[in-house]
Amino acid sequence: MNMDLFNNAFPFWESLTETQRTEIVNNTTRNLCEKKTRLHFGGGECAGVQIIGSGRARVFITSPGGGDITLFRLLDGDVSILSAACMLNGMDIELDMEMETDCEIYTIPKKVYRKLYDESGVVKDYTMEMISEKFSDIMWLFNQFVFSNVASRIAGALLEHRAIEGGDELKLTHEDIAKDAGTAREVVTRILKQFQADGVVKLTRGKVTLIDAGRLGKI
Amino acid sequence: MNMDLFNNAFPFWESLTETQRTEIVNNTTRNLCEKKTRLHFGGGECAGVQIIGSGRARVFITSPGGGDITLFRLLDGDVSILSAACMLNGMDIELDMEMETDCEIYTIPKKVYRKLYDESGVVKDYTMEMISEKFSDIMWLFNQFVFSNVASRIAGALLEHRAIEGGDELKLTHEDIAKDAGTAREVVTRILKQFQADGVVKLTRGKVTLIDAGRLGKI
DNA sequence: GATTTTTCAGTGACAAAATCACATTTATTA
DNA sequence: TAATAAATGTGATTTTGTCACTGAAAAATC
Repeated sequence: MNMDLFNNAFPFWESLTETQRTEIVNNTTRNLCEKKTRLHFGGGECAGVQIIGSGRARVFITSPGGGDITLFRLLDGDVSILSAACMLNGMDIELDMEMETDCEIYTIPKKVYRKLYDESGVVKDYTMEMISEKFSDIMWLFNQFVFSNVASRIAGALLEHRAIEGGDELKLTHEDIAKDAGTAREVVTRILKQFQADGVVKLTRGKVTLIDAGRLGKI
Repeated sequence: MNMDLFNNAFPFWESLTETQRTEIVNNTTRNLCEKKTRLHFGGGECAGVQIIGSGRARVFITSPGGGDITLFRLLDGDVSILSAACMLNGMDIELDMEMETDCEIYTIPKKVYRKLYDESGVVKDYTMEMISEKFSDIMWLFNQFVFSNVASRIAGALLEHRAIEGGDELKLTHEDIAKDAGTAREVVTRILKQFQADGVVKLTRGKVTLIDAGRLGKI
């Protein structure tokens, strides 16, 4: 097992005892998940803390009707603390995760993490900090949803993907964008057409090319 | 200072040392806030942990345009943990609070609570639990906003007020309901008219009387 | 390599909800 | 009582969501 994984993921790693580190290392499982694999968290079930060894995953909520809305993404080295949050009293949320690429996922079982959490103040602080951060992220998203129009949410989604991909050629379908912006696919089609007419993007099947990211940011 | 206040608000109160309790009691301030008093939290400023001695307050987010959307309410004895959450790394949210009645508010300064938080694992656990609970509440609200229509959100808001008030005569303006349901006042007017036509509510100025709460729940 | 199947995009018609611009009614205050 | 403020009502318009399709491009299969 690669020790760097834990050391990079957890700022508290060095401060753990040898026993604690061994306990984690021995109980962590490694899984290779193909693209499109789905995991569900909530309703009592929760795997534990997950570390993305490599790949990219999308965390979202699902509507009764089947549609879903992206909350955030997890990239290489990210820790999915919410996957273990059901160990906490009071936390009761339903989330889904879907791999956007083939992923290497390390899972620390709920019980193992819980023990560590109870033993170590540093781990408690870290957990609190991560959850607070996610809380802030979700509040920001909430603001976007209730106070922004669809066009600016779509623009935001495109710019976020630019930051992730590190380029202006985004391999995204209208469906993908719709989930990130929390709207319907047809609406994305219409607004992207408008963006194209305005000269800020260029559209081809399964791809959006950003022409004028600056102008996109002002929408 | 009334000790019952702390003992009722904080499950950990009995387990604190005499010194800790004295520190809190001596530093807690009591404020009488008139109805409509507003407090802002976020952007570095945050008063500290607040306990509602008596009265009712509404916590909400504010749009750039000035509109606002209710997140939750605080009632007698409730603790507003988010008012102090800015002491945590990673937590960075903007909230407002408005008194819906004259209120008696006790405030434990941020620094005092932070000290307690650092000293005591029990306080840390309590804080984590309260924040997790709020996180869950907000996620639930998020779901309502993105997956439910306006009619059902308005119905939900009415039923929530029934639970708070403990009766079927709700002293609410359409404006009030609009803030709770996250929509515009005119929309509330129209939908309430529909509810009235359907015989589930009766409308008078500044008041909504529930006729058939059961049917309202099914909307 | 041609054909079937699947995925993705485009579009018109309509419904729901938001926004704008007022008019009207009811309560409060001067 | 008149003046003011607060609450409600309503039409017109725009934006967004939903439904029901069609056609085009890519993938999979024969």
